[in-house]
Amino acid sequence: MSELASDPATGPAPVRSTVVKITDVAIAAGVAPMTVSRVINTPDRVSPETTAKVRAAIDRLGYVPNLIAGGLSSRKSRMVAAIVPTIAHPMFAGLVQAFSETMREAGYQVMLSISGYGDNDDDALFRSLLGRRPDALLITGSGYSPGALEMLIEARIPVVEIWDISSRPIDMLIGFDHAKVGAEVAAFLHAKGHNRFAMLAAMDSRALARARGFTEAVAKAGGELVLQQVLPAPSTIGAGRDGLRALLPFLNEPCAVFCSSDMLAFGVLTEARVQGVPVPQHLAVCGFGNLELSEMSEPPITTVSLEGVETGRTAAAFLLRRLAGEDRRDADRVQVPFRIIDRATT
Amino acid sequence: MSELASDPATGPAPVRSTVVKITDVAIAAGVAPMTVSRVINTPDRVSPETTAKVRAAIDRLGYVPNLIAGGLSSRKSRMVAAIVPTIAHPMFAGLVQAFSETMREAGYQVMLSISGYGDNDDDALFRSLLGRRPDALLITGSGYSPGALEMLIEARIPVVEIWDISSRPIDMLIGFDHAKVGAEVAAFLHAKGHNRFAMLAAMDSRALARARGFTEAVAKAGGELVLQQVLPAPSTIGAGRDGLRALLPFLNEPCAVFCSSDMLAFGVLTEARVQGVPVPQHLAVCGFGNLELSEMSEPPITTVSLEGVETGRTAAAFLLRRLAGEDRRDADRVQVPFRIIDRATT
DNA sequence: CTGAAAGCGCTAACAC
DNA sequence: GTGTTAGCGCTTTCAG
Repeated sequence: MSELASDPATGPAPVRSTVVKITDVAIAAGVAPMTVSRVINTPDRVSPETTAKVRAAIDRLGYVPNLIAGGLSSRKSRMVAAIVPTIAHPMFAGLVQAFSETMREAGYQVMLSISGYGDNDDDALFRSLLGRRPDALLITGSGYSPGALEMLIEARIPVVEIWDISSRPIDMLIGFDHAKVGAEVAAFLHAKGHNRFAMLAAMDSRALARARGFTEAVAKAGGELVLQQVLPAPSTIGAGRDGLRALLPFLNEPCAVFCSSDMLAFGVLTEARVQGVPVPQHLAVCGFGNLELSEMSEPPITTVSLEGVETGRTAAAFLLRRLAGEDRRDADRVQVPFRIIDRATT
Repeated sequence: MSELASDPATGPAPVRSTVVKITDVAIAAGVAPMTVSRVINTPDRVSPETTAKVRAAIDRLGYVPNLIAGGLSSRKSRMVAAIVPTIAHPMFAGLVQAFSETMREAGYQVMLSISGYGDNDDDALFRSLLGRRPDALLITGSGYSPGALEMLIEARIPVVEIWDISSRPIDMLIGFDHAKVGAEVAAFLHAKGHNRFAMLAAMDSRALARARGFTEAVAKAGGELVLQQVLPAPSTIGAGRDGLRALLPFLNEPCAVFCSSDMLAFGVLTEARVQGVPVPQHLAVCGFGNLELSEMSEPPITTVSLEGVETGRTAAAFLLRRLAGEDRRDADRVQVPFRIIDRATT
């Protein structure tokens, strides 16, 4: 701490135990606080000489503007809130990372909330988030309480929903139809000549939507569903290994299994190798998520690719556009492309 | 935009273009704003009847307290900042998740910043974070600019550093000595009878510290280092597969390789299987991180276990203790236990 | 281009 | 138990 703005000649120096603020800088530079504010926020409206003086004072005192106070005054917090179920899944990790980065480049700080898959207290979560007056919000999928949604609407800020496109949108929407993914995977496997199917899904509403899409499409195509198993979320490799063992009794004839995540699929394949089940001859496997694991393990795993990074970037771009004052448009509801990547396990 | 709060039946509703605030609630409940504040923050200092009236008004109006304004007044933002290099690595994902959860339970919201491994502008990052006046800070490892550290100290808030214990601590510290990890792995492999070693490390200061500890210990024990390779961060399975191919020419005799991450180790093993290298007879492999992958893949991989979740929880506990007013103590510098998990690849 | 006055929405501190 | 007053540190708005 350096002493400043306390000329002993003028009296007993009030001990400044507190942090440097805009008035300190103003006094040190011999200008009004408002001028300091302008130097920071709208530098082109200040003369070069004044700017230089103020900048020098800022550096000398180590002034870090209090954005909380500024935000209260300007009603712009320059913070955005993001709610995701997990960051343990690489798809969400990539999404959050891309979203944060894009937002930060535009001067926004992200408040992250990890909601988990279980049902917890939405109201409390939203209250704690919205109480910080974020300028915008990113939320994952649907399934929030009416009270929570009410708060969202009352907050009157741009909202982008990601991941699940089947819900009635609050505002903007980026995602895909999970049931449709399941149906397309069924069609894909059917086209490869499969007629006996199994489904391994995590206990999570989106995973179950994919499972439903898959099983319905199988039924419609006249295929046989020999096993459907629901596993606890989040998915693990271990659960996949267990899944394969459960499937073993049905493998007297060839079968194709759709796993609701690549982790599950990798577990299935690992256990299949241990048990000596030939892949893809006796067992075809399709995962979901396109983790590096599915590409680089041996054999490489057929899977559904998702583009978490792209989704995060797009979500950020949508919010930024709206924060910049642009009106909402239909284009703000987009379907993220997904595609089936055909590799060695089918 | 939907119109709301303007029911034509009840008459000319005062157009509430603004969000509900504490004075609105106070008027609706017939009390002073301060009383509303007390109902929210210190309910035991308000009579039950008043509390009921106020609660009713809060619910009726859908009041969400502005924590930004409250924070400015009380000088407590109830936010904490966290800086990690990535969340793509499960260790950090677990850490962030555990940290966030523990903090949220105590009423703190986490502002997350993902710094990346490259050198970016620390000063700007810290300024943007500290400008939001977090009550505490979690940062990963060392290597920040002097200016950034100066800001940190000036901010006078509790700081916990994680992950790398070798740096001179700013305040609290939770982590381990990466060089020591490397040395212990070398000793472990040596004890298993190995004499020829290789090191595959990501281009990241901590990974390189482990590599240095490993190679120095190998040299000291009179072992031979046949190959040391530095790969781009973050580590991938693909890089591990490449690494094994680079190692192939040296595998005329048995060799033990230490990989700076489990992803690398898994890649090495996958490619070893493809190339027909017997593990662990001709090639012993040790990873780092104890991902589920290393436990559940076949063969299960020997690795160093890290406890990201535990670290995150401990970091949160340390900060909360300090925020509760407890003094700093030596116990606030702890070494996170790591241990080598001996599995099928060594 | 610069400054002065008046809040932003809440709570600390002190009455009553 | 409850109300009043005076800010928190900044920016908006309006004058010069």
